[in-house]
Amino acid sequence: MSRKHHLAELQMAIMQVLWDRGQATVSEVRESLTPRRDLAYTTVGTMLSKMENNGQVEHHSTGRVNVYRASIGPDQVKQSMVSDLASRLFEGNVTDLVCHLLDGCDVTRDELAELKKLIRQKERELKDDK
Amino acid sequence: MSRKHHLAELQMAIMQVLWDRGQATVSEVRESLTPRRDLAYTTVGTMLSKMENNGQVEHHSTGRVNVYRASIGPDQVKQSMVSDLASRLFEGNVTDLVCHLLDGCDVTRDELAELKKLIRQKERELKDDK
DNA sequence: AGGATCCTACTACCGAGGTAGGAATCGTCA
DNA sequence: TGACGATTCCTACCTCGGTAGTAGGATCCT
Repeated sequence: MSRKHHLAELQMAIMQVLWDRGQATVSEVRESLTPRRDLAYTTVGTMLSKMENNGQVEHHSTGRVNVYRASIGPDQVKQSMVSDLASRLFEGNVTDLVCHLLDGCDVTRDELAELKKLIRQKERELKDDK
Repeated sequence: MSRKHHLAELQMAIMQVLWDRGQATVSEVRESLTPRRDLAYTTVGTMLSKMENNGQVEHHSTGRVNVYRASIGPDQVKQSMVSDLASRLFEGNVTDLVCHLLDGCDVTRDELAELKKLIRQKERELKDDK
């Protein structure tokens, strides 16, 4: 399992729309994308059907209109992309990744606090599993 | 600056070799890649010169032989790829990313401890900058 | 009914990553 | 000197993301 759910730029944007709305027609997707991206109607349509080929989305026809929805969840994708990056860049070493993350982005005090909470929680989980 | 230092699969592997050895000829790169990848000599050469076009590596000729070395550092690349992913997947929210990271990979107690230390250190830095 | 609209399906094209073959070149060794 | 092996350079090809045009069917407006 755990296929290579790798999504490129535009594909990611489209999935986001689909996840947000549950389902959408081509024009709805297109609307949601503008004005960040000003794409031709056909561009979105084409991308969607390519993505259907890849198993990332699926559609059913309502009357004349194709309604698309995501066939994989956001967590699935995010998780696989993150751990993919982790293994590609840091041989799976999580700490290293976070280290670069903290240096690269501007982290706020709040986020740090959030992180600490997360770690504590994870520690508890580890103890429980044992 | 800080351009999109995005590296694909093979490119990453090649860079890794270059970073490890400082510099290398085409055949040295090729050797280091096998047996994980069994590539033709020319494949590596082609990739290298494409990468030179992208400004990722540079070469100088010693006698007949081209010696390549990376023109960007590992930290530069890693940092830009990580923060790129963060912004693409989580609108820059670091906590979210780490959250998925912890769920997706198997984290050890040691790594968690390491993480906590990292965060504490980062907190200190934030205070100092202020 | 006739035109304007909307939509899908099909086709095309570009650039980049990835892969490799062939030709030309040069150093070396028998 | 001539064959051999290592190397570079050029070209080609495939796949995929991204972008869009065209054709033709359905729908709607008046």
